[in-house]
Amino acid sequence: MSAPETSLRDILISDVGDDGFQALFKDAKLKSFQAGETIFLAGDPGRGVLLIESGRVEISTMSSAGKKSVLAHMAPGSLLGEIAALDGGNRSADATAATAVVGRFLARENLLEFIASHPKLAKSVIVELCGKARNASDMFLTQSAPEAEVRLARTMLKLFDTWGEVLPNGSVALTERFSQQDIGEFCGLARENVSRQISTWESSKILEKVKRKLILADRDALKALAES
Amino acid sequence: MSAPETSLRDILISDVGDDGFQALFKDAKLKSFQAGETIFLAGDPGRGVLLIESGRVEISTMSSAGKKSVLAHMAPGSLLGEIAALDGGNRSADATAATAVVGRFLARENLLEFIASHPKLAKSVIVELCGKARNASDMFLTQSAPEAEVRLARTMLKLFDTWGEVLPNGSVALTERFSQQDIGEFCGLARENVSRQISTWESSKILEKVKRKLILADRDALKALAES
DNA sequence: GACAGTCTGTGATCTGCATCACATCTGGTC
DNA sequence: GACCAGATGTGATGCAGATCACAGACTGTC
Repeated sequence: MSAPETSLRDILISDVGDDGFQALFKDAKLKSFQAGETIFLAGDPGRGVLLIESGRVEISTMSSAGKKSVLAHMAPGSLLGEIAALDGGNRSADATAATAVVGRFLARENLLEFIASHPKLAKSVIVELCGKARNASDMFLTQSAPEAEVRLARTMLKLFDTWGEVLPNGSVALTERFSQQDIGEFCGLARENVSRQISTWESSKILEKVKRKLILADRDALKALAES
Repeated sequence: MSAPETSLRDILISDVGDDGFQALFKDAKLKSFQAGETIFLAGDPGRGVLLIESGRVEISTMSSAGKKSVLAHMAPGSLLGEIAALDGGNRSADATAATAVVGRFLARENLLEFIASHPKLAKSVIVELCGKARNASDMFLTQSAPEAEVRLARTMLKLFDTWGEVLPNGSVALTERFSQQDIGEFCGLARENVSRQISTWESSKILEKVKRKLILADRDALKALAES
């Protein structure tokens, strides 16, 4: 369904090697944010990228009616804010530290200079951006599935794939804690209905819950739901 | 709201001039499609781009439940299928000729060769793709507005901006005929409710209808609705 | 372990929009 | 102009999911 998400980081590494990548970020300033702190807001100028070293960043937008929708959660190793950094435009969404976050901030000038000095990078960057555009339209499809159950299944699948840790018995546990509220905002569902749906899946043995921690017991079943 | 949509075509022209652009497409094969004909389907390999010379192309996807959602309508002058042509991947959506369409088809190899032989193009292409990614997430927001009226207002605004023709009295008429069905699929609304909403707007003097042709009388009012 | 604060479960309503079912209009064709 | 297919208007009905309301459950802190 969704494309295997490549990131600018992977592109850089594959083209200039891990050493080159480390060198690029060697002088980048270390920044840290507390849980809940705003990293940037939509409309801010994009002065650079943040390489996330630890923590989780939530990308979201607020409708004028004050309703938040979450577009993505970013894990350590991802680069935050590539688009605005590349094209010099403004940030198109809000970024918030969902947990405590530590990252390295690289200024736009340094990034551009680096790309310019490694000519073959340009082509890779183009391909990567194409992937981003594809991903966005994919996302669009996910969201436009009308049935709540399907939307939630897709969302959970994405969460487990990004944040999952495979247990000895083959189940997958989430390494990060997501509240039902978070999940609901991620797929445009009321929190109460997230709860209800999870209960249903629990009784059909797709998920388990251990002390509020979700464990995916039957990935295939969830996937089938997501694709229906 | 939505970014001023730049297209790869504009980029090419501004970097190599109109002459260079014409030269690029001089040898491109002329292709024509009847109204309703499929131009390509999601999953097809992206062998090139189509410069639309006349007619209107509808970009859409079909959910597995068989429900169509329309992502965009493309006007003459636009380049169709840039992404797949640039990255060599498969088409990510279906393209259908909404009216009779005539265009020039340029093979992927020729496009890539052209870009490679004009080095400064790469940067422009990167910027353009960033715009596309931004546009997609914008689109995503439009669609995720929960209230039908807001979604429809945004959709209509986009239609009038793309296909509008300003009349002597300052109103804007659509140069292309869109059925309520089309419009509904464009913003995920039942046809009947498009009809109802339009009636409401008619009585509040935002729109007029002359023989089924829609005329936007009060753009500001519509815009206010779209942004609420 | 007692308190507060947050997260979660679950029933009872409410509501917007899809759907159904027609009547009506319009434009094209012979 | 007579006819037909497709587009449109409009009421009645149904239902998924939001919202409201509140009762636990869990977590951290003193």
